[in-house]
Amino acid sequence: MSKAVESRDLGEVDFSSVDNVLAFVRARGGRATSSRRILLEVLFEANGHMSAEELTEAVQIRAPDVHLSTIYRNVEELQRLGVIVHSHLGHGPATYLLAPLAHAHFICEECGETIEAPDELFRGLARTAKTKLGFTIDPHHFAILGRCATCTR
Amino acid sequence: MSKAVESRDLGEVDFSSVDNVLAFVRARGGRATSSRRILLEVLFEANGHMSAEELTEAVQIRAPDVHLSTIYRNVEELQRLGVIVHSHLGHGPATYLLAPLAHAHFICEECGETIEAPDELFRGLARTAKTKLGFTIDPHHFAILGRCATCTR
DNA sequence: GCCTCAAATGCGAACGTGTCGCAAATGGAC
DNA sequence: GTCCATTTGCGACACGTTCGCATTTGAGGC
Repeated sequence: MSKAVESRDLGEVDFSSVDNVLAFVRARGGRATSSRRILLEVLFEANGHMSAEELTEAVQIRAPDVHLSTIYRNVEELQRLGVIVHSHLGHGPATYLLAPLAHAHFICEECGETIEAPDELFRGLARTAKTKLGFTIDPHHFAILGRCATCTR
Repeated sequence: MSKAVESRDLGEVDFSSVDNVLAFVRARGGRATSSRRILLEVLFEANGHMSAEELTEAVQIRAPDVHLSTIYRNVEELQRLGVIVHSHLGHGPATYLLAPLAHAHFICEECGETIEAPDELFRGLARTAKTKLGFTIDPHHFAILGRCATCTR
């Protein structure tokens, strides 16, 4: 069921299948528990960001006893290992995503529309922040607010 | 006590004194209550962002009965009127600031250092987001995460 | 100065998101 | 199969913020 994730290179993690990710987790001293496997399956199948609550609901379809706190602990651990990342889109809950799929966001303050932004838009800012402030930006973590084309008019 | 705020033009609000801001609030149907006056005084005197809790503590020095929820309702109203803005610096509480003083932030994920960024750093991104996506960015609302000069090494 | 009434306030309770402590269960190395 | 550290379920808690409601207060008209 899990579709493979396009293999951008991200350190040592092989994202070609859930099994490979779990092998990586095991290699780092973690365990391939069933809740972790299902969580990863859900993330591989999802075509976007999911909040902890959404993840829990999706996981509970296959394993009803998996608790919200287990989801939180698993996303924390998987983030520590670099398998997934979270980002903040507007004011709601954090949303989680497989690390190789991370990207930046523009969100319209008026209508709430979320635009996924290609990284090259940030090249210039990345360069100036680096040269002027010595700062290396990670544009993925927090969305950038503003007004979309429709709401600007 | 309140020092004047440099008068960048922001619509019709005159930021030259607390009284003038209160006059604007009254002109828009709001009331110049004492808690509102003190809140504005605190913000005029502050030399940076303040969380709702910090605002409450500062206001309570002059008016001990002002409740946290009153602060929240006042910052909400003052934001609606364009007098103040809030921004999210990292994961903690929102911080409030007089609107003409708004600026962008870079925050180091490792050491937490906050760098206030001049708007011209965002000119390029603003232009490309506009032409490529029709999106008008407001770079002030959410901080941009990354790694500061010291932590990059 | 006083009336009036909507706007604003104090207070506590509730909310949404996320974290923690603890005893029980379980993965996996041997 | 044994064993032990890791993980889990569960409820309780923490934090930042919002809400309901009865009371107070600002300010426009008299």
